[in-house]
Amino acid sequence: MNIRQLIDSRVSQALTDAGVPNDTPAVIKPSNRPVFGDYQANGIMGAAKKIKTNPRELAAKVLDCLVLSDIAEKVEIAGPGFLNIHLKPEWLSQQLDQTLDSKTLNIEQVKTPQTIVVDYSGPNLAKEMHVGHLRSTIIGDAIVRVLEFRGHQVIRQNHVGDWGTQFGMLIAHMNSLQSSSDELSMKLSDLEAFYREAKKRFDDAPDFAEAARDYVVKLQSGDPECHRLWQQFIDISLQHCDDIYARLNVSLNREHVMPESAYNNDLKQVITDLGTADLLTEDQGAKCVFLEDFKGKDDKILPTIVQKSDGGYLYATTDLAALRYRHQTLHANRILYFVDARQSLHLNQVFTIAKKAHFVPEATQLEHLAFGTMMGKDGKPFKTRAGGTVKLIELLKEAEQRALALVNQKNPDLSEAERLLVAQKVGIAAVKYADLSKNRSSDYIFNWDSMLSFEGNTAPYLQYAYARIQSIFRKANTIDLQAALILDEKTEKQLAVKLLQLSETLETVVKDSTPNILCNYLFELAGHFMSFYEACPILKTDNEAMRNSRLKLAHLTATTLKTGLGLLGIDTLDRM
RNA sequence: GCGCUUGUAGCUCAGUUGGAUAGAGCAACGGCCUUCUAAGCCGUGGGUCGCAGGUUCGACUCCUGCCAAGCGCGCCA
Repeated sequence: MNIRQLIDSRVSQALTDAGVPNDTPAVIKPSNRPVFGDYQANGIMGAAKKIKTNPRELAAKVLDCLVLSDIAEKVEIAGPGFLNIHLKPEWLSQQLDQTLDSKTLNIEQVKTPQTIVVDYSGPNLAKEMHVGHLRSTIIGDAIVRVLEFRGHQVIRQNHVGDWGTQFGMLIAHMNSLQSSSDELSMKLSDLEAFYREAKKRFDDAPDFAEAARDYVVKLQSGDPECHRLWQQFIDISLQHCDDIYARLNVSLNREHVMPESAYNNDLKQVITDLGTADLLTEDQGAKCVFLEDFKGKDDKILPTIVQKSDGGYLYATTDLAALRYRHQTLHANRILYFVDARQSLHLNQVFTIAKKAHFVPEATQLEHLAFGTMMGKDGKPFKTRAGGTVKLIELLKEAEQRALALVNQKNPDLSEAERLLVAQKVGIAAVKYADLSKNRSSDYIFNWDSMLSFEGNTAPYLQYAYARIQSIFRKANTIDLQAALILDEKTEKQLAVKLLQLSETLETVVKDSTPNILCNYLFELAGHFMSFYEACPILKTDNEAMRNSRLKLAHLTATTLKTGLGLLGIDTLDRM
């Protein structure tokens, strides 16, 4: 059940019956102030303009045609022609009872499920994951969970970078350490250091650089020994990723890995097919696609190079092969890319070429969900003190440590084991939520103090709200979920309405791939609960019916919080 | 030069197809723990929504121009 949709269909019908053209939107929104009721219809003014009539008069006409008495206790005309809708407490109770009985919280599955390919995380396996991979990984994962919850078929694709010139250097370095394999495996436990060593040798020693280039050629020509070393490196690197995903509570695993190298055999064919589609131009020895849609300096058309003059392929070629695979083999209706905003031009070029070459049909939705860079407190890209990239694993460890210090201070009575668990859950949640709760498109400032201050719109605040409810249940012993809901107090009714708005929230999240909308909802829900909690005694009331009703509201809040946080990939705790 | 993104309170950010008095949190100030977890609640102060025009009953939102910041623009990914 989706309140906004329900009211929308009723008001739209009334608009039609009042003589307004069919396609006029009713514009239903939650009211921005309590005096304006629970929902408001804003579409009448626009409709009045369209048919050149007085908006107040049209509002009266629409109100006459409007059938809403089953869900609303009062609908009134206000201001220049708003309809303010006050929902019936009995109807709210009835809907909440249905929520309680439903596995999906009274939220219907989508009528036409899509096959949605989601491309996210995509680390470069030559190095360890660093903070630059965080946003794609957690935003993508949250959206994946929401899409699945709504009933779509989601195919995760972790397009990891496992190919390219840098692997020649790494293999050469591995090979020179072969003599003592203990040393090799030890060194590979810190991939970042391993990469630096290899890079240093590549830059400093011409012999080594020569060998590295030979290895690239060998690797590409399928040399078995070289391939074995490469595979060994890739396995270790993927293991590092798996560890991070597990620690981050991200749903990616090996099954979702579809590396760049998987497309190697198709690259030649991609070029051939681009030629057949008459899109290919040779320029200075390189094979390019020139598209009118993309112009650069002096209005000159920008090329997308798909094959270098030395015959090598580029990431545009691989991305085209991947798009084709996602259409032909995975049968995607919609493909989402959670990729850094800086790749916007590249992806737009690839999308356009793929459609022109008929690698994917026109109807397939291709979306680049761009996000900004993670900045430090100073507004510059987030780095270590020494100016290096911050390893993701180090960041997560620090989050847990900082959270532990806080738990020790806030709740020293918990056992050590429990404090460690709380620190782990809260620390990770804080990092994830700080990112998820912000608008995707802008750069975002990473600040330990604000995310772990545990005040305001943060994960710990939401987890705390949940833990508080669990504490009530421990003291209550039994809850009667059959009890009638009584929504007399203002805070009770507001909480009830909020509880029922998860559905319309998820509708928006799915449409725009914006997890911050869900964060915002959960923050408001928790806020409404806190107000209710302060205003309405639950266990302290003598009135048995009221106690049961309030316990039930608390139960519904807990369930909704847990579900919502779960969709963000954030765990709840019974105690903190 | 061209393109993309961003510009809202001292700071970090919301603001959903144009709607009523632009909202939170932090920071500041003032209240609330013998009472269900004070990681909380209630309240006060704080705004030229980058600037200037335009569209209209109505603009933070749409259009145009300008200013500022970040990023991208041929053989890395």
